Formats: sequence, C-alpha cells, structure tokens
Amino acid sequence: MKTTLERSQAPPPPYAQVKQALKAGLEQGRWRAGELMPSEADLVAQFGVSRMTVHRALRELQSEGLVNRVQGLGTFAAQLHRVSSTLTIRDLHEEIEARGHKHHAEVHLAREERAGPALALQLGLNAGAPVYHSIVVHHGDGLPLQCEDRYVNPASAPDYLKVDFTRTTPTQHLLEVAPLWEAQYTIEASRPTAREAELLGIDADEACLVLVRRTASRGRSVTLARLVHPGSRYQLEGQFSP
Amino acid sequence: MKTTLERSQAPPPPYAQVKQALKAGLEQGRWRAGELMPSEADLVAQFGVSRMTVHRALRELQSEGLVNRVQGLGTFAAQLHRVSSTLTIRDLHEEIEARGHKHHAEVHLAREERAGPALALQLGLNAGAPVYHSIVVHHGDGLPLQCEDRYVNPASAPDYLKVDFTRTTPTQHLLEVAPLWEAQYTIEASRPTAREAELLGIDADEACLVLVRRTASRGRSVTLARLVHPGSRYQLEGQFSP
DNA sequence: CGACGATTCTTGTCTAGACAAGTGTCCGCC
DNA sequence: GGCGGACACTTGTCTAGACAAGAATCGTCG
Repeated sequence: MKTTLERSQAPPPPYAQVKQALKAGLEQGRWRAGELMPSEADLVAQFGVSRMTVHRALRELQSEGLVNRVQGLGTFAAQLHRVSSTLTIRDLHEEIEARGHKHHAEVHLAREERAGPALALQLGLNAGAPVYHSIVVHHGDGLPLQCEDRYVNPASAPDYLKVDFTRTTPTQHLLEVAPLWEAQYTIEASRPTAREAELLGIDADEACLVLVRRTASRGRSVTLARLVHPGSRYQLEGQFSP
Repeated sequence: MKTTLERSQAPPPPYAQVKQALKAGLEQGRWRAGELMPSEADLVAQFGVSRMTVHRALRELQSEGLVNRVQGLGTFAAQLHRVSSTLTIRDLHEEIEARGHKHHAEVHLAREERAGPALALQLGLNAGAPVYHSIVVHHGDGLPLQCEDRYVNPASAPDYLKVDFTRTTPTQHLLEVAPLWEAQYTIEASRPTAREAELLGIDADEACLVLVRRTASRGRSVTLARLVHPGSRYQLEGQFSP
C-alpha cells in the first residue's frame, strides 16, 4: 500500500500557486490596469520560494497577456481591453466525426489548370503556370455542409491530383505533405455563387459563411481555398478564458 | 565610446537559439508528426548549455503547440493537423479609428426591461428580473457597420444606462466596470431581422455576419450581445504563424 | 542651471545540482 | 510461462547564486 496520501490529490507546484494567487488578485481588481504589481523580490519574500519560481509564474502570466513586464521598471497589470481567443480551424472530416455524424465527400472537379494573373499573384507563381484545382462538397449525415473550392501549388503538393478525396480530405493530404507553417484567413458573410448554391442545395440568396484561407509552408505558398458554408447549418464557436 | 560591438546586434539568448533550431527542424520535416525528438540530455550535450535552458526552450515550444511532452517518455513532434489562430475581438471604436475612419454611434434604445425566460437563463437571472437593453448602431465614416443589440446584467454594471453611448461604447464601459474574465461566442452568417436591416440601411436579404457573444466576469454573467454586420462591409481577418 | 556618472532597483538569463515522478525494460524468481 | 522488482531513462520542478541590462534617481562637478 502506498504511504502517500491516497485520495487527496497532490497540491499544485509552487510556481502554479504563485501564478494562481496573482491571477486571483487581478480578477478581484486588486491592481488597476497599468498599475505596478509586486516585484519579484516582493513575491519571493511573500511566498518563501526562490526567484526563479516566481519568475516563471510571472513569465507565464505575461505570455497569457495578463501582465506586462518591462526590464528595469517592473510588472504591470495588463489592460484587459482586448479580447482575444484562439480560433481553431480543424479539418472538417475530424470535426464532423467528432460530433458523431457521418462524413462523406463528393468530388466535383479535380484537374490541372493554368493560373490567371490574380491567382498567380496570390500563390506566388507566374501567370499561366500550372495549378491544381479541386471542388469538393463535404456532407455531414447526408447534408451538404461545405463547398471547398481549392487551388494548390503543384510544387508544394505534386501528388495532389492522385489523392482520392472521398477517402482523404484535401486538408489532410496537404497537411501531410506540407506541414502548415503560416496561414491567413478572412471570414465573411456573403451569398453563394450560382454554382455553389447548386452544389450545396440551397437558395441562391441564402446567407453563407465564407472562409478564404491562404497557407504557406517553408516560405512557399501551398494553397488558396474558399470554403462556403450554408449559414443555416454551420457556425464557428469559440471561447475565451484567461 | 562603447567598447561592445557597435553595429552587430546582440545574439539571441541561448534558450531562444535552441528553440529556433528545433523550430527550424520541425519546419523542415526532420521529425514526422508523433516522432520522438531528442531528449533534454541530448540537447544539453549538443548545444553545450544547462538543462534548465533547453527545458525552457522545450516548454515554450510545447505551449505553442509544436511539440508534445510526456513525463517518463520524451518529447514528440506535434501533429500539425490543427490550425489555431488568435481571433482578437476588439472594441469597434478602436478598430474603426485604427483604420483611419471616423466612428460615430446612434443610440436607438437604452432602457430597463424584464428578462424573459430564455434571456434570464443565459444571463443567470430569474425570469422577470430587470435587465438593461440597448441597441446602438456604429458607423464608420458615416456608413453603418454594426448593429449592437445588447442585454446587460444590472448587478455587473449598475450605471450602464447612465452612460452616453455616443461618447463611450458599451464595450468600453463594460470592460471598465467588469474586467472581462470569460467569453463565449459564435460566428454565423444569416439574414438580418427586419429591424436590423432598417437600422443598417441594407436589404432584408443581404447576408450578414453575426457574432453572438456572452461574457462573464468573476463568475457572474455580464452581458449578452448580438452584433450584426453587413457582409458587404465587414469581415474578420486573422493569421496564424507558429 | 545643466550634464554626467554612480547608485539602486528592476527584470532577463544562465548554471549546476538535486529530488520527484512517470514509463519502459530486463532479469531473476516462483 | 508469468510475475515482480530493480534499473535506466525521461520530463517536472525547485534552489541559490551569479551576472547582464534597462530605467529612474540623486548627487556632484563644471
């Protein structure tokens, strides 16, 4: 039988206790935004731990955006006037299956084309260079959820057109061959194009959530995707807690 | 005259060098997703620094989601199958002014009401309890950009109705009196209600980007807001880089 | 009065060692 | 063969001290 306490869980390590105490103080408004907080030396005396320990607690609070630290000056309570939250863009296949639905995909187009000037610019290619173009509609439990219109830089994913997109999503394949290293996106609401409306089986005037995403890996652009979701069937969710 | 090197900037500290080297390795695909990476002891030998230094580098990589670490096993290259990015929700006034536009707000409603059952549930109040309700339309350079329909818990912001919303945005006031400590949001595309269309001066069938946000502070709910933006005039942008 | 240096306080970083705790392996014993 | 303990290796954490570097203050000197 173990001799350590059996059912009481271990106490959190000291650095976490210091961090939690400061967090609680911030939450209770003990320091106003911008106000000077205790120095590391103060906290060492107060908690009876070494300076490295309080330093770690403060460094983590800083990386969470709860305090600002300036060498030579001190630690200041952060302005809480920015709400930032992590928006996770997951592979749609994962997302649908995670909700207990069945995913299947219809491939409506997968071929090589020549890049027009605008597309070439966005992908960092020369106008007229070959690009891969695919249009795939993703369904959850038989209902169309996303129309994925995607252009791919052949240099980044040479085997793109050989993939069976009913088994592997384009996103999955691209993440395998080109580790995602940078992405830009815009989210907007707009109406679908006539073709998108047809593919999604919705009215041409239904509001859609449109994500446009451009990703690059190792300094080379990989793909430009337009993901159109019927507004009535898809929404992004998120939460923020410091 | 300074004797230190004058024009060459100081080299990054050792922990940052270790971190950068590992990041570069991940970027070049030196380790496949899930593969075992060098142990701390290996890195200590390789870089000639102390273990605390490589430990810090690895801990930061972990907090950035680039590696997974398991006590007793080792450090593993992370699956890069999740794209996450920070979505910052800023006060609209700031955002508009930051783009060099002029912000002004029209107050269409600001009064006390009784909470219906659904609203009471969302704000954690009893049905029939008083709530503050405001409807404000925000303009950028004279063009309506956002219709802000907001309910506020009087316990969290007792002075809410006394604020002049043409000078201080509701968001600003709420962040001052109740430090934001938790938020949930959904983003969806939908059509505006008839009244929203009228307030925003758009057609009733124009696609709108709708954010619904619920925030709580110190364990007490603060506000429930529905922010409606004309899809043609407003989009969210973001980027991701590890 | 103004400029400049010394002092003090702050955070940033590194080291060498130590112990704790989780995981897997291997080997001997039953 | 199966089981259990010893062992090796890993990460998690803490300590005490050290030096560097940034910022403000204060005093002195011109």
